[in-house]
Amino acid sequence: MGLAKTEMFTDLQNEIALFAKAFGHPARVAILQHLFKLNSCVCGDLVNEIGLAQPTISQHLKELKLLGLIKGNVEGTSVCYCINSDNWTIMKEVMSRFLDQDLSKADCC
Amino acid sequence: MGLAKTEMFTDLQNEIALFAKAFGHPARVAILQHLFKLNSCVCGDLVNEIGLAQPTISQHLKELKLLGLIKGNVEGTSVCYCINSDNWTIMKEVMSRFLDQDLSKADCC
DNA sequence: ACTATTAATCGTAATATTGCAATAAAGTAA
DNA sequence: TTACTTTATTGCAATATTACGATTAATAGT
Repeated sequence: MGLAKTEMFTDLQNEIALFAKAFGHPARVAILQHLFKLNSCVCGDLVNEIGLAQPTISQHLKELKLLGLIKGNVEGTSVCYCINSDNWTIMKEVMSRFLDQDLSKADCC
Repeated sequence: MGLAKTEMFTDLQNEIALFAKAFGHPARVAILQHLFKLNSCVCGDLVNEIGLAQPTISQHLKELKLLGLIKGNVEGTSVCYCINSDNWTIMKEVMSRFLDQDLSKADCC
């Protein structure tokens, strides 16, 4: 079916899954790493840096923007993208709480 | 095409994406949370806890096991699953390095 | 107005993921 | 052995994701 039954999970579980899905493709990881490295970046630079076609990059940027992890600003004919630090921090806290669970009683089988 | 062109990305980018994909579905998030809460769990308990069919849970468990995030041990007719703390720690470090990048120069557009 | 540049959108093809019924496998107990 | 319990596997249908060519905006420069 390919359809995640979101209604049977908690809001937190769905939120974690949504954030994680954003990082679930190497192109989006590469885009975010590039934005961190350069602090800001126009879409065209990403097309050159990463080897994907312009519509593909544009689509990945749209998803990241929709999630709020990046911002985009029109500058003439090009569009400047950068990390949205407020939302990135929120996301980081949600993910960290999930990743930093107590491991002291793991490995029990 | 639905095919991630892994060869055009770095090993780290692909690794981050693979780990993130594991958390990219609320059912797998729920399974992992449950394993952390109870320290160990038989598959049947997860089927009851989460509202998905047994083959579906079994499939999600298989993916998590393949990635190394959980272990499974046969105990009679049932199978006990638990977190693999070594691999979880490795994954956590990879993800943390990605999430904890410098935000001081973000929001520039 | 015309042209060039850049990014977004549309349409579509290919592949991946999710979910489950049916079945198989593996163990336990009588 | 037979019946029972539990989990894995298979096969398949439905949906999601990824990628890109073609096209469409939107802006800038002439």
